[in-house]
This record gives sequence, C-alpha cells and structure tokens, in this order.
Amino acid sequence: MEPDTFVSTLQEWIEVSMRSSMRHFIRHARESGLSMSHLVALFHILRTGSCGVTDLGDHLGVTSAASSQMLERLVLQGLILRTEDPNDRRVKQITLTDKGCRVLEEGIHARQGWMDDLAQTLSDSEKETITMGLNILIDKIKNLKQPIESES
Amino acid sequence: MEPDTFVSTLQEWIEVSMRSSMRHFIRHARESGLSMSHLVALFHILRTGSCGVTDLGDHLGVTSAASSQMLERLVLQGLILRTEDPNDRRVKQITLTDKGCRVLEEGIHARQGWMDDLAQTLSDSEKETITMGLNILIDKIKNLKQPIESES
DNA sequence: ATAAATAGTTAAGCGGGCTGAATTATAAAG
DNA sequence: CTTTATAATTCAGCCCGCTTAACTATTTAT
Repeated sequence: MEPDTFVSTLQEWIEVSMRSSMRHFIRHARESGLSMSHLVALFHILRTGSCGVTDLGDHLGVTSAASSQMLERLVLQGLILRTEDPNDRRVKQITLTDKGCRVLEEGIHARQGWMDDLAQTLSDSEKETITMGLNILIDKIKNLKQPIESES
Repeated sequence: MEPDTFVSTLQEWIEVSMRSSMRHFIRHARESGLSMSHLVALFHILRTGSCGVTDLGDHLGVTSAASSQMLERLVLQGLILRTEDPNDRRVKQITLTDKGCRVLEEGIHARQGWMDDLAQTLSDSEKETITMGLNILIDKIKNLKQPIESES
C-alpha cells in the first residue's frame, strides 16, 4: 500500500473529527463558563486521579503561580478540592468534586452527540470494519505513548 | 453488533487521538506565539479561502468587534490580508498571507508527527483495514455535516 | 431622497491568565 | 541545628480577549 495513503487518510479523519468534537465541546464549555485551560486542567486531574499544583502547571506549560491562581478559581466554583498531602505537607492534592466530575461528563456527552448521529448512518458491517480498524489504532497508540510520557 | 460497542470505541479513539494531536499542536502554537483562538481563526480562513469579519466572529462565537480586534493583531503580525470586497464595499475580505499559510502548515506538520510514528508500527494489511474504515467515516461525516452547517 | 439595515472599526472597561519576585511552610542535606 | 531545596501562595503589573456602545461608510428598502 502506498506509504502516504494511510497517513493522509488518518490525517483527514483527525481533522474532520476534531472539528466536530471541538465545536460541540467548546460550545458546552462556554455555556458552563469554563475556558479551554480549565477544561484541559480538569481532564488532567480526572486522568491522574490526583495531582499537585506544580505538576499541573508543568503539564499546562505555565508557572506554578499561574496554576495556583487557576486552581483557586476552580475551588471557588466548587469543581475541585485542594487538600493537604499527609505524606508531604508541602504539597496539595488536587481532586475533582462531584460537581467537577459532572461537568466533565456533560462535556464528554456533548462531544459524543455527533457520534451517535454518525452511528445511525452506518450498517452493521460498516461498523464492524471501522471498529476493527480503530481497535488496532487504539492498541498501537497506547504502546507508542509509553516512551513519550516517561520522556516528558 | 452491540449498539454501544461502536460508539464507545469511536469515543475512545477520538479521546486518545485528540490528546496526541492537541499536545503537539498546542506546543507549536505557543512556540509560534499564537493563541488557540488565533489558530482556530486562521484555520477557518484557510478552509473558506476568504471570509468577512462578522462571519468569522459568528464562527468563533464572538461579537464582530472582538473579531475585528483579533484580525487587527493578525494583520500586524503579517498573517492575514484585509482587503475591500469590490462587490460590496462594506465588507472586508480576509485572506491568508504566504506567512500565514506557512505557519498553519507547520502546525499541521507538528500534529502529523505522531501519525507517522504510528504508521510505522502497522502492517500493510492493518493499514488497509483501517484506511477502509476511516474512509467510510469520512464519507458519512461529510454528509452529516451539511444540514448542521446550514442550520447554524 | 430619505430611512433603515448592514459591515466594520474604535474606545472604555472588565476579568482572565500569565510572569517574576517575595513570602510562608515543610522537608531534606550538611 | 543550620542550611538548602521544594511546594504552594500572594502580589503587582502586563497583555489579551471579550462586551457594549458609539460611530462611519455603504447598501437596500420605501
């Protein structure tokens, strides 16, 4: 198979699917009164379960001062909890509140709507072909990401 | 096929691929001194070829004043051109300069790196399966998007 | 020809988000 | 015990992006 065909198809799909996802997601964010930075932060907290202030700042590419200030706003909005780490009382453990979880779930759901619509236009055999292909991709990308994550 | 399997697989793929794309893309944006809004705007101009100030604002979900101000900065940075529409002298035609095109291409290229890495871990038959599936998706999503675009 | 609608710009004001520097509290190293 | 390093916070100051409102220029409708 032509070396370019695969990558360019993948690229086109990413472009078009990201556009769909982002549009709905951004709209939901605006309605919730959250900025993109807030959402990226909340997702990072969701994924890690719990993280420190400086960790989060590093992940977002900002100073710990900026991270601290943003977290303060998120605490005021009742989206996260900031508790002391009993092992090292210098660090704060950042976790999502129930409200924070709910907001994120709504965001994910908003992003999912067009996928349901898309699913309805597909036959079972088409779905099977696509699912098979995507599972390969998901599997491979996870193996690909390990070395990258540890490097950063 | 289970109704949920397809959508949840699709959802997982979108989540993981968006994360990869966004990470590289955002890093490139910061290095170029462009904000997300700038990039979204530039991509919209690239896609439409040429658009008006208010159009762009509507697409971004902001007022025409905000759009105008942002475009002013992009003009100062030499990324776009703002010329008068000869058919209706009230409207301005916004187009990308060569520099603007170049910056976007670099952004796309930054986003594409991990796809090349991914491609190298796949056999030809896997690539074929995936390409087939993605092409179905791309085809269907394009048909799906027409009514949504016209509705907004 | 006049009135109304439309496209874009400008200015004032608000809040977000960032940085660097100073501060406090805790932990680790000498 | 003292020094040094680390985690988080606070503050001042800056720029960005947004809104509303006022304004100019052009087009369309009556």
